[in-house]
Amino acid sequence: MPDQLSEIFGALADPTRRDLVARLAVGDATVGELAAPYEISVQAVSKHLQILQRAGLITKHPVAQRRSVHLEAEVFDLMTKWIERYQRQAEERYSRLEALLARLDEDGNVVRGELKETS
Amino acid sequence: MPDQLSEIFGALADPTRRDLVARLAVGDATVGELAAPYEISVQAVSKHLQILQRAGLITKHPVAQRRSVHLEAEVFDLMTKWIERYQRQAEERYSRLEALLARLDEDGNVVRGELKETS
DNA sequence: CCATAATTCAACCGAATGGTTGACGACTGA
DNA sequence: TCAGTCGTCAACCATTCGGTTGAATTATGG
Repeated sequence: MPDQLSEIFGALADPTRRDLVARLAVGDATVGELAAPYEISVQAVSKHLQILQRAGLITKHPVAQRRSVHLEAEVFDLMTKWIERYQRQAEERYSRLEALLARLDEDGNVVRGELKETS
Repeated sequence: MPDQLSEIFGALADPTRRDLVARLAVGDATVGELAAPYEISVQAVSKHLQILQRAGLITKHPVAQRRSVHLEAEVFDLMTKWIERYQRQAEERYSRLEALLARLDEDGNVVRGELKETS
């Protein structure tokens, strides 16, 4: 559970939380301001913000008795890096398959099994 | 709940599921092969795969009595698009702030309030 | 200095999650 | 054909999650 990527993906798995991130992308806001548009209680929004904070997606800075909430865009990099890795790998594998099929088409030989268990 | 992005982020919020995706990026595999490395039951892995499937991250293709599991890399695009949008917005806002501070530094005038409530 | 506003803490609730074990269905292949 | 393998379905359990309401905390500003 104390794994950064899980926290980040988990945080963004909720529509309300993604919405809050969208709102914060246009600019900082207080908890109250963030809660206003929703029908749910301000406490519920506060909980959502805590989850976003635990994931490192936001920070809170006290301004008088209010807390100014700020989006930390750098954390997105962790996600995109993870995603890109497997996206790239899968694409590479796909083009290897393409090449294989091309070769198969050339000489009409069965090469099946070549992609199996690359370990 | 029946929202594609939530399903995708939710699916990847679990370390085991991210691990399965990593494994599938190197090549297709059967459910049994995928389950083997884990201490949890094959039923549990089967459940994980159902969740990945519901999110559109994988597809299963029957081969004899086995099911070959295949990673669908295209779905990653939905995520990256969502992420990039707010990453970009936040960065733009940041550079606007930079510019503001620069101007403030120039003529020593207080311009505060300019970034507030862009709506 | 104290009433009020902004936020969080705490206890609780129903639903969803990740896991278990056991039984079932489908399809091979000897 | 039919014994055996592969995978899923079903029921159950403990924990987490998203929400509630109510009380506590913190800091202002009149």
